Amino acid sequence: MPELPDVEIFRRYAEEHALNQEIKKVSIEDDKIAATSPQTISESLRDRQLKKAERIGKYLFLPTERQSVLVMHFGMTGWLEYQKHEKSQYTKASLNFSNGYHLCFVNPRKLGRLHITDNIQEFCRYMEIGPDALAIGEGDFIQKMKKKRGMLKSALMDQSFLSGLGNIYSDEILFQAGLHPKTRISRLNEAHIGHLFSRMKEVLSLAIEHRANPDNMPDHFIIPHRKEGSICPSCGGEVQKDKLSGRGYYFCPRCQAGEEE
DNA sequence: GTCTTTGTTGGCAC
DNA sequence: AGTGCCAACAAAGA
Repeated sequence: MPELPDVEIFRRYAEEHALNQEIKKVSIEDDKIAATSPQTISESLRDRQLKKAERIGKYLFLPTERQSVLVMHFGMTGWLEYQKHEKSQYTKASLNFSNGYHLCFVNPRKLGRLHITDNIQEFCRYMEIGPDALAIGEGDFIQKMKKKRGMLKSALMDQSFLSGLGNIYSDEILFQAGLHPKTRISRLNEAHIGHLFSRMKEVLSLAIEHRANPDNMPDHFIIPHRKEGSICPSCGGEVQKDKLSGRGYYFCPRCQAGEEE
């Protein structure tokens, strides 16, 4: 679930519920998700407040009024829950506020991570997190693309190149742009890249407007049709499945013509 | 029991 | 150096 649009929804949720309240207790239920030691996480957050909720790519940053910033990454499956009593089954960490509510980091597959950093810029540099897909400007995007080689889908999903897109939304963007996922970037001209840029922005904005809910995406999206043999919402042809680096992806061979391999 | 899955990382090959 | 592929991590659902 958590690609850029999902994390943006989590960011807004945290902003709405979890700011400006004293954190009385920090529980780490499973040390596996603590990229920074559980003790450091607790000590950095106890008796502090979260002051902001920011997002870069798939990372959520929650700065306190001091130096410390709580960093969340959700992995393949995860979300936030703000609630008073019962914690859901897969809560791996929670912040207990003075009003009795908890902000729960729910992460069934334990592939998410919590970090503490004192500098977001440095954290991004160290973790090699590229420019955010929603924040990058067209000029930068075109410049970077011109220097990149290999296959288009791989580039869009390369977090050090551009951050925020995963398997699902890269499929959607390529479908909307009418480009085959295995298109060689070197075969694209500046007009192609500019068009890809606007489709990327459009897909991300629309996804966020629809609260990143996959069951509630626009009719012209391919996301609801990510099934083999499903019907392409644009041409009525058949959606196909293929693999790239061991990962399944979906596309419409008619709308996304281009070199195979 | 088998296969697949929305993410990341490290190792290997070219 | 940059790129591609695979396995591993973990757990759930088809």
